[in-house]
Formats: sequence, C-alpha cells, structure tokens
Amino acid sequence: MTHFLGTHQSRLDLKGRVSVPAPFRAALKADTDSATMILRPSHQHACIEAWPYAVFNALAAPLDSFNVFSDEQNDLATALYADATPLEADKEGRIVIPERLLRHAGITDALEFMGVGKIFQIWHPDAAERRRVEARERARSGNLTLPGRDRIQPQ
Amino acid sequence: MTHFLGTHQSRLDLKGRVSVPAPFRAALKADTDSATMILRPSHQHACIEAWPYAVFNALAAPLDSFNVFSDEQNDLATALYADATPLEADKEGRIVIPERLLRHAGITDALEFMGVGKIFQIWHPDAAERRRVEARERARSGNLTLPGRDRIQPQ
DNA sequence: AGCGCTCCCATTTGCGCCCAAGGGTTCAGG
DNA sequence: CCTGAACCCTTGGGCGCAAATGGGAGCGCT
Repeated sequence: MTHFLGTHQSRLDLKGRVSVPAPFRAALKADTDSATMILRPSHQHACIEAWPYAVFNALAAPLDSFNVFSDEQNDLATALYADATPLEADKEGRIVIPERLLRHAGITDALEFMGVGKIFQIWHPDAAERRRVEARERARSGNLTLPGRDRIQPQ
Repeated sequence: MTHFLGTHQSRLDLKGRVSVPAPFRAALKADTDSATMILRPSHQHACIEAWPYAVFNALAAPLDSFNVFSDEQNDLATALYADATPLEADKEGRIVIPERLLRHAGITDALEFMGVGKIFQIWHPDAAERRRVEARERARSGNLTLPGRDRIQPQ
C-alpha cells in the first residue's frame, strides 16, 4: 500500500471546494481505483480524518464478528459509523467538506492536508503546526520505540 | 547496502534545482533502482535528512502493526510521516528541495551534502562545518561506543 | 420557482521533462 | 613527460503538460 506523506496547504474556494493534493489522489486511486474516501471527525484532535475506502473497510471488518446485539458492538459501531461521511472527488479532484466537519476542525478558509501513513488528516494550518511539534516532542522525549527494532531516529 | 560517504558542496541554480552528487545517486539506485528518496527535516539539527526509499520503508513498516487508535501510534506516525516529502531526481540527477525544508536548514544558496552511512544529510555549509567539528570533539572525548550489532565489520 | 449542488469548460502558472553546452578529470598516445 | 581527446558530471534554459483555480450552465431537490 502506498502511504500518505507530507503536508499540503490549500484554501477553500468561493463555493467551498478544495483540491485534494495530487499525490494523495494518486494514493487513493491505488486502492479503490476511483478517489473514494471516508471523512470523519477525529476523536483525539480537532481535525478531520480521511480514510481510503478499502482501509476503512478493513478496519470495520472485525466488527462484524461481534454479536450484533452486544453493547460493545453498538458502541463501537456508533463511534465508527455515525459520524462518517463517504465522499468522492469530482473530475478535477476537488471535494466539498461538510460544514459539520469544518466546524469540528475550526476551518474557515485556509487548511492543510497532512499525510500520516495509512490515512491523511485535514487541519487548520496553525493547529497542524502545533500538532506536529507536539507529536515530535512526545515521540522523542517519550522515548517511544518501535517493536523489536531500533529507535525511530537515525544514528 | 552501499553507504553514503563524504561531503559535496553545491549550490541551487536559478530554478532552485541542485544536483545530487553522483556517488550518492549511485548508492540510491543500488536500492530502489530509480533515485527515489524521502526528505525530512532533522529533529536534532538544522539540516535535511535524505532517506533512500527502501530504508525509509523498513523503518516505517513496524508502524502498520500498531493499533490505529492508540495515541502512541498516532504520535509516531505524525512525527515520521507528516513532514516527509517523497522526491525523485530528474534525468540529470537533480532535485528541487521544498521551500519549507530549505528554511529549516537555513539554506538560501550554497549547501552541502554530507554522507552519514545509511542516509545522507543536506546542510548549510557553515552549519555543516560546525557539526563536523562538534562530532569530532565528542568522538575524541571518548564516550562514544559502537552498538553491539554494528561492530566493526566491513559492510 | 428558487436555491444549491454537481458537472463541465477555460485560464493560468508552476513544475517536470528534455535538449544542449561547458568544464574538469582521466586515460591513451606521441 | 607532455599533449590531446573522450567521457562524465554539472549547469543552463526552453517547452509542454498537468495541477490548481475560477466561473458558468444544467439539474434536482425542497
């Protein structure tokens, strides 16, 4: 699977549209062959998560093995599905992000696409910068390690 | 794996391009067969890190086995992916370094490629010189040891 | 009938790709 | 040992495409 890497700045146009960065579109197409994605508010941060359709399905699959009437299944399914919005880019690769999600991320005009591996996120530019600094700090000073391998830093 | 060795001076041309030194290009091609690399700001120094694509993937692969909803995974993925930029050299072996990375390294015109084993770095010439002096000092002062599994063995 | 959404077309500009030439180094031949 | 030639690395510049952006028209929904 190709990964989502890097950050791209952009802004909403007069009609509320925004171009999905070309590299991200390419990564999306690699999976589903047409740029379909699932948008949902992040539960941890003030940002929007964007999932390639195939990746979202893989995540949701285990849910089906639960008892349909269990509380646990209900909670998980609600958390996962209720806020999710399937979205497809138009021929020019643009999307219109639902108002509710924009509010959750505090986006009015400028925004930033941020690749984080299997998915990407959409942030208010300032919040994105803060988040990167925070993540860097916690990854370094927290001495987080990858399983069975070296530290994340080179040398 | 072939290693990146030595330093090479260069400067950006009018269009912001710069030739990746031929020895480095050769080392890159040895891995991925086409000079693809990942550029990212160093978290320790004011310089740019350049990773052969294969090496970067090997580092990032363990991340996929983490739970997507864990904070730890999020922090690591963000720190690793968010400010990475995939880049490919053109037919003449040149790259265009994104503005954001140049600023992080304080590069305006002249720059220096520095080989550091599995990866190489891109520095402002003065900063590179300071870095070399510092590294020499600390190596001489004695508290440097080689980690066990990297004992002195050719290749 | 009005509003909004989506599909479609047009323009621009930045970037990638290609062609071309200069300089330095190395190797061979005199 | 000196000279010449060929090769490769490097640099410069022009051209074309594609990504991004703006605007307009048609259609469906309310």
